[in-house]
Amino acid sequence: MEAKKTFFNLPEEKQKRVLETALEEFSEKGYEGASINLIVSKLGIAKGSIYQYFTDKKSLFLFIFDYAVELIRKTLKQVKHETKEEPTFERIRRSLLAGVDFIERHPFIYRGYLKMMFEREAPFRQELLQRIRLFSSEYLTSLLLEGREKGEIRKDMNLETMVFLLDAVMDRFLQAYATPYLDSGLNLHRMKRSEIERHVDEIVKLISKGIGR
Amino acid sequence: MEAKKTFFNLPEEKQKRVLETALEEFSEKGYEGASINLIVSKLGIAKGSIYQYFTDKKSLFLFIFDYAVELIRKTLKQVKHETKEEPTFERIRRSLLAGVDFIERHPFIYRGYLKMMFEREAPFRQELLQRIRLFSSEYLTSLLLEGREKGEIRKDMNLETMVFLLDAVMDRFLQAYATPYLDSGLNLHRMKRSEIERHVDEIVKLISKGIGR
DNA sequence: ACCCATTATGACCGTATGGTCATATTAAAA
DNA sequence: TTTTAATATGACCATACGGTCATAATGGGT
Repeated sequence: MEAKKTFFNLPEEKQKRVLETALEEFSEKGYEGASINLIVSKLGIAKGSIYQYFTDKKSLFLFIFDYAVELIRKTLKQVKHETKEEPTFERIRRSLLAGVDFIERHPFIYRGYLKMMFEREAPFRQELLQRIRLFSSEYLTSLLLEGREKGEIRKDMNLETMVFLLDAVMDRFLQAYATPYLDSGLNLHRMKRSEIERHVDEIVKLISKGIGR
Repeated sequence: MEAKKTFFNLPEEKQKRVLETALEEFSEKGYEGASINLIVSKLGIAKGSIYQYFTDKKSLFLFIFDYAVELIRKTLKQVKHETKEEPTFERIRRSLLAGVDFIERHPFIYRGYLKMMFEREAPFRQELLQRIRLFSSEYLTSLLLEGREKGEIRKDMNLETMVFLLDAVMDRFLQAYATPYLDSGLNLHRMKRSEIERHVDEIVKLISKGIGR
């Protein structure tokens, strides 16, 4: 639907190189800012060639987006399954660490997501963002619901508000890890794993017990 | 330093119109994406004219940035002073509502800040972001410190981590208010004031008592 | 009425963009 | 060796960008 058949006839490693190079460009410059000229020159192919693979810039973007979303979805699903029997706050802890690992493994995907969040220009931005945030909040909602049944999560407070708080803190934690100057002095950015884990522990404790009293 | 004398000789209302129009363009498209051509055509002036006011795109951007930062700084300072005698969580509540009001009064400033946060292209981005986040986290730090003295804030937890959590939740709340599809189903975006206040109350309660037990 | 400093103008420049297409190259089939 | 279908190419197009500059319009002081 989005890529031409010529693209799929390419050797798999070339396909991947094309996708990774384009992903890097999009995640650094955003949709409008990304340059097809730069992508092809980085790939060492003629400009016409990339238009043999994809009908236009938009198709290329959407194809990459789908590829990235699928990766995220799989990762979330796996964590959810792996921690099925753990206590709720341990699951939250593990989810955060899984996010850190994901950023480490696919640095451009998370940057691209951040880019999109505050870009008006990306095609279908609204729909695409909704797709991501939806299964992110579905994930947290089910976590908290199961936590309530186990008596680990308070029942005297609105579920949606708790999901909002969780989502906000977790997302910001990952943003701070992926971007400098976003963490109010915690200096999370690319911190080594052991110290990250220490901070995760503290934050989860705060989410659980609050800052009051 | 950043604007030419010609600009300051302009009638004040024209100065303001120029700044507001440019601010709107920058906040919608980001630094690179913003078009001088569009700005002048929206203003109904010749392209050459704006180069009589500012030496180049960068100067225009930095001038607007300073103007915006000063507004934010003043607002924060005022809230801090106005709530001097209130309990800590009431101060947090009031700060959030002040943020909502600020967005209502200066919608493009907050959007511009969000844009910058995830743009690599803006000139001096790192330094500029640091300037904002610094006095934001200084503000929260002093709030919490005074709260500790009054015995309202727990002392058995790292202060920096609490500031991080506060900052994350408050910032995300304002982001969700200013941007659709960012609130995990709370639908804060441009919600009417009375309902906003209800949500603020709930969130502050959660920050205080946590989601656990 | 003249002067003159200040401000406004828009054609123009070099560069870059996304996209096109006739043609060249390749490689397998005949 | 010849034919044929698939792939690669880069000159070229219209458009837009930030920025320049010689010139025109303006308006207060004399």
